[in-house]
Amino acid sequence: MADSDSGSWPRAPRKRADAQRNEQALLDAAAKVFVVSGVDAPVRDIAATAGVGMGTIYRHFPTRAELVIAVYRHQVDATAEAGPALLASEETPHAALAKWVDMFVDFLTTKHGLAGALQSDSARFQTLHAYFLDRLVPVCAQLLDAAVAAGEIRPGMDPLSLMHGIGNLCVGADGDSGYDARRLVHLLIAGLLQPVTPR
Amino acid sequence: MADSDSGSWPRAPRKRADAQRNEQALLDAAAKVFVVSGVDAPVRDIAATAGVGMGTIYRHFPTRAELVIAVYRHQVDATAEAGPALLASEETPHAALAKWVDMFVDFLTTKHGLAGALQSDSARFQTLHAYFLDRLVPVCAQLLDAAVAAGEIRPGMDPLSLMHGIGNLCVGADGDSGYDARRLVHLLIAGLLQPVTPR
DNA sequence: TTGCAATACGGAACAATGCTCCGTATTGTC
DNA sequence: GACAATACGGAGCATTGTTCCGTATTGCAA
Repeated sequence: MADSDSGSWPRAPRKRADAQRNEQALLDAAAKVFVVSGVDAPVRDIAATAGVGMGTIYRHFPTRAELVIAVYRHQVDATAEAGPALLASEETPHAALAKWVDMFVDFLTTKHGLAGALQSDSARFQTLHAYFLDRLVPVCAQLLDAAVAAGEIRPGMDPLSLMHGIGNLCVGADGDSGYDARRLVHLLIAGLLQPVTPR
Repeated sequence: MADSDSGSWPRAPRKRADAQRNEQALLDAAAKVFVVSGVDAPVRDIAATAGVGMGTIYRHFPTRAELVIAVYRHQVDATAEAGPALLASEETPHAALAKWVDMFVDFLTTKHGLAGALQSDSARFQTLHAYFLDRLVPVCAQLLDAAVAAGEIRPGMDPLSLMHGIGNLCVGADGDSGYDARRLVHLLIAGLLQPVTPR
């Protein structure tokens, strides 16, 4: 199968060694800074932590969204992949949906301000929003469809809106205040259940 | 009760005429600018629209929150007062709660970015958050209690968290995108309903 | 090894915005 | 009409995002 990395694609002119080093340093630094100052941390802080100049950070990650995505990509992918797995392992589709949603909530609420950034309509985060949605909405749709097919929930819930809503409920859920995003998200998911139409 | 305006209180050294004029101008200008640019509009824009200097705006409204509160005070008060009224006029407490919540959602979603500002953990909006909550949480609590007493919903829902959650669901609900905050809030409220425990 | 072109780097500089401060102007009163 | 209290305006500083360009590194070839 030919050589593995000069694949048949247009061009990926292997990066210079220092560039690779810096990109990794930036990723590490960003992860560290995000924990402390949230995803809105000043660009300068990240650059300084990584020991690089302002120019370098913008060269590698032109928009903040790209940096955030790069930092959290693994976790987003893991969340996406967990969907089908849960569908297979849980008792009912609704249970799978509930667990999957919990994963997502845990992810968001452990990242300072990520939820807020996600919902921000600022153009600066448009890409971020889009990435999360592209990756997760189909999974959500799959879970939703399964639950509908099983007769557990009413049809008609738009997966995109649901994801949007869940993300919103997680805004400001880091840390101390008595606000419990999980609790409210559970309520939301419960609201989806087909009312057990009595008599 | 003595004379009505030199009450027995410490001191309210009647404002100078120009100060009153400017405060009103600022309020009008802010209302106008908020519609176009959201509650995050640059202070300079508001000052310019009102035809006053930077100093003046800060003198009258030291924090942005105070300005926002002043602009929307009437509407917040109206929402608060609607609670008991709905409780009296609607069929059931849960119905009253649902209608009241709708009012609140409509209020938030018609104000560019208000919901976002409300949830922002930025110290700059702490006061804003507190004001809305002080005013509305008791009303929400009253509606919730009534619904619990009527056996419609499970007890234990913290009114503050519920308000927080509703506010959150409204983030980014202005304008175009297919996102329908009302729909999701309805789901949330529906989730509150006592499940018709089958069997 | 050395020379060179391509690539990447750093950080100064510019712009937008929040907020403060103080010399000047307005107002109300005697 | 003069004076003290009050309020005004906007220049100026700080923070943060973003761009630009002279300089330093790197990889390759001779």
